[in-house]
Amino acid sequence: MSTRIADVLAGKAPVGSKITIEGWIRTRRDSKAGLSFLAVHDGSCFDPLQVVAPQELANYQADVLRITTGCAVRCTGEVVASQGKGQAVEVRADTVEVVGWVDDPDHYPMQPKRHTPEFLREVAHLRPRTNIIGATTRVRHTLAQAIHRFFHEHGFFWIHTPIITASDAEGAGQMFRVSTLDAANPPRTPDGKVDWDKDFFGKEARLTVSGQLNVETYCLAMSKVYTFGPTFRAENSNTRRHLAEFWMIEPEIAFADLAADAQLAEDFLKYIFRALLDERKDDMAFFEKFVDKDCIARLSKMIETKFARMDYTDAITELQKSKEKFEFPVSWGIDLQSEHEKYLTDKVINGPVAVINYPKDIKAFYMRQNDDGKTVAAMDVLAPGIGEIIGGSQREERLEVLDRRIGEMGLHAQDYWWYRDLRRYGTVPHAGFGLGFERAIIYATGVENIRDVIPFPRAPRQAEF
RNA sequence: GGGAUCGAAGCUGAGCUGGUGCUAGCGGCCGAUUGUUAAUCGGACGGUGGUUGGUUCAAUUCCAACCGAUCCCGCCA
Repeated sequence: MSTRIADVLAGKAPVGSKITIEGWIRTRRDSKAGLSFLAVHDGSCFDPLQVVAPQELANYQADVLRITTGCAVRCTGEVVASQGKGQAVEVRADTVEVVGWVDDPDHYPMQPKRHTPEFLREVAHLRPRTNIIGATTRVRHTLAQAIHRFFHEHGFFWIHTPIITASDAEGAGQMFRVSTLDAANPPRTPDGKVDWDKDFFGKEARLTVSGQLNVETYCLAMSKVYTFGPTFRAENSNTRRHLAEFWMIEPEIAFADLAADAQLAEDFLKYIFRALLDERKDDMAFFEKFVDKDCIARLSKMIETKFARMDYTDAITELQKSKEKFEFPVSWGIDLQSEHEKYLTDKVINGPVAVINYPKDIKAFYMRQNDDGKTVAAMDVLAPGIGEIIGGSQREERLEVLDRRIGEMGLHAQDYWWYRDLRRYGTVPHAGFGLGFERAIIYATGVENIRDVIPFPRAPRQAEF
């Protein structure tokens, strides 16, 4: 039974105790005093553990002096107070067993030096052995756990909405097709079209772009629900903020309006980022030192600051009276561009802000129409330095209003029959929002490219590994 | 989808406007040295310059196509 390095460094293995640790070599340094220093990493925390291997070991010449970066080792020994600087404790090895050698050290890609993120993406199978990807991985896990914990503690149920959907009605972007038909020679109907009736589901099927419509059904039974799972967009987006496959969090609350939704978003973000600062001090210190010196300050400020609320109409007024030169001209009815969002968060509010009540024509059909007839109860939570981090709305719960919007947008009511049923049987005001998980990680860590915060990024022309 | 840029040893990157054998740092290797900290010092090794074609007496350097990558904008999370 081996001991986690995180536990050793946290003092859970007292000085004098005998332990076994297992991990991978980061560096080896030899001393002519007759010993070698092995920096061993097992992923359990940011720091490696120093193992001191004396030349008296039976396999010192044969094995220890041949150890290179990346070798897998199992070491047993006594936890001792370190004689050197840089660590409180280390392990004085009784045995060092090389479990797996690196058979070509000259070409092993992971060197004890800084690598560019672009290069690391080309070795995605080995990059978790680096400081930055390891830290990102632990942050990702911690945030995921905090998200589930927040919802669980607040009485939400986690709903596993489907990945495959046959309702071509989600309308949030280009979708990937799911089919078992022979793409080169599909079955045809008499008029020459592809006969989807012969496909696996008997109709066209695609990968989901959002679990919202499905989760709403459970909301109107379980009251407080959320989804947390993979989401797919077949958009040809070539930016550092987009993925074709990403993870999304979508809570939905019943008997709730937009104000309750905005409050939920604020409480939620503060909870998960506070948990991150509490639980991953080592990794966040690394990000602050080497990736984004402002990341901890940014999170700390967000946690402490009351989010502003601002009406879309007021936001437009603020933008119009500013002296800033915007690439995209500002007028009531436009969607806010990145430059506009940045101005609002950085110059007008100097903090996070929930912009609410957008023009209905730039928002989705299911958002609840306001009494003014022009706007809907939609919100975007904007954060300094990143822009929109959360988008949400109160949903239209009135069947006749919903049907009118479906018609106005050229959609077909019959495609939404089960969604409309929710408005026929015990309808209730409800609201929810969506958070891109990877966007949240970027915001928290300052990592620039979204492809570096997901283990195996999927993007246009990128599906290696 | 629109636009821009880049592609040299395992990695990072000098080499301005084309001229014999293409630099260097780091890594790996060898040696020295030290309770060392991505150590330090010395040495040797390591490159058909993304691919294909073109211009030229001559191309890493100019041009074209292709392949790969990055960034910005749009779409959005």
